[in-house]
Amino acid sequence: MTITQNIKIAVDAIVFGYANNNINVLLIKQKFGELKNQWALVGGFVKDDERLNDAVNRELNEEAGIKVNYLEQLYTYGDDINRDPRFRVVSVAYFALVNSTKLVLTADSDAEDAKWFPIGNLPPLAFDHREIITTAHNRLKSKLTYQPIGFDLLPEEFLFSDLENLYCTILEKEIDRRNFRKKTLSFGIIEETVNFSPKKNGRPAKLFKFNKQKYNELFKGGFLFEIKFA
Amino acid sequence: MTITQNIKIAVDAIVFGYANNNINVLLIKQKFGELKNQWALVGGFVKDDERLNDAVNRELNEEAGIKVNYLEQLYTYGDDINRDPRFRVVSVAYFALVNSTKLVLTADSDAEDAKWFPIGNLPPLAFDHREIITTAHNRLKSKLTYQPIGFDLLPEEFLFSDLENLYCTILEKEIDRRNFRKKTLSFGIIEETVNFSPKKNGRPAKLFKFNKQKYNELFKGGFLFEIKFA
DNA sequence: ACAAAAGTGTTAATCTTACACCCATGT
DNA sequence: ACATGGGTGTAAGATTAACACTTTTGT
Repeated sequence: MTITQNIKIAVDAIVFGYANNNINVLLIKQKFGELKNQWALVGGFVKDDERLNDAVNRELNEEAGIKVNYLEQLYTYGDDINRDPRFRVVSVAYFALVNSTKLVLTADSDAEDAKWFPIGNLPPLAFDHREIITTAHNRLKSKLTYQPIGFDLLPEEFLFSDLENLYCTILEKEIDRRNFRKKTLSFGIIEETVNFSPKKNGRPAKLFKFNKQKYNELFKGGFLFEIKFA
Repeated sequence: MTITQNIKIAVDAIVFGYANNNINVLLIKQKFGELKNQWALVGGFVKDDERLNDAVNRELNEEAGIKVNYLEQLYTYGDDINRDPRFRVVSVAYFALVNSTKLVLTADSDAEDAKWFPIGNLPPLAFDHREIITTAHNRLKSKLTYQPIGFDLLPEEFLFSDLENLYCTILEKEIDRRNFRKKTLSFGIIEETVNFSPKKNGRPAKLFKFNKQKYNELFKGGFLFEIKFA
């Protein structure tokens, strides 16, 4: 049985980072082809002997020199036959998060043309990448409420106010500080450290840490993380 | 820029049907190749000029002569390079539901080798199809609690007790009839019809109908369907 | 009259929301 | 002493959970 098929498989990564009350998306500038100088998602073709997830990690490393904290498959784009003007490409898009200590892109490899853009201020994008980012953004917003992925956008140790601001920013909602704190602490998956923030203004704030192991245990026991606010 | 790549793209469909307090999965018997006579999911290779979702619908029609009530992309399987022993295949799996009036497979097309199997009693399966079905089954269980997809497994008009049994069966939980009815009716998306069930035993029961249009309106306004029970 | 499944309300417990003042530091 | 952001408790309201008897039909 022989199959002739002329479709190429690519992977693309939507990488989100959080800084200064802003969600940022990692983009790279196309260097070749018809779409030269347009901005696009990190991505590329899958090698014959390469797993899909290895392909994404490889591209992230080659094109932006970055290692992500969280990676999951998002959606496979293959319904628009002409999404790539050159030939038919089906792209498996991955949703990724990096914590804010990695927001400075190191200039090694091809990374010079990689840049963070605030989600509210994206440049014109190649292919259907704008649409893909919208899907990823929706995933971010909804997933934040039922999985503890916010911690993958923050440094190892963080201020409670940072966590709160992250939720406010991404969900575009006002949050009551007391209720938020009560709720999130009640899960028992966030721990106080002995450290304090190096702040200029106001009362010094304790630094907190997400206990992932504890979360995993609770999760196995049926516990569901959930943050919802009117 | 030329890309050489030797990976084929296929689609597979996990179709669930509900009957007699049982979830059933649609499988077909392989006719050719090394895996001849093994059971497998409906699926096949994508044509060069065919959208992914068109490919699934075509395969569903060709191999089982069935039209589904609900279809969504599930996951793309491409991390196991040898999942198909012949050559590398990346498969986009789709999650589908049919309502119980369609559980009798018409014998047209290739459908003679298509059969429903209770999820608790599957035959040995080709490729990684067992694993794919597990993922789909999990999606069914979780989605049932936050989207009104249960109605796609029932006939147009159904008994409240059928709906309740469907939830009990799929979620593997006891449900309080009064609380369940109160909650689901409170959404205002289920309507009483004038018809009654043709039952042998007990008090005749009203037939109900899901008002999809109403749900869509509410959904746009921010309403979230949610059925959770301890 | 009895078997079988449908239909229906109330109460306690829990969770969610709304809301305002004091605290610790730097300048 | 004041400006800045951190930290905390309580009460009303809404939602969920637990629970048992009556109704309508066929036999």
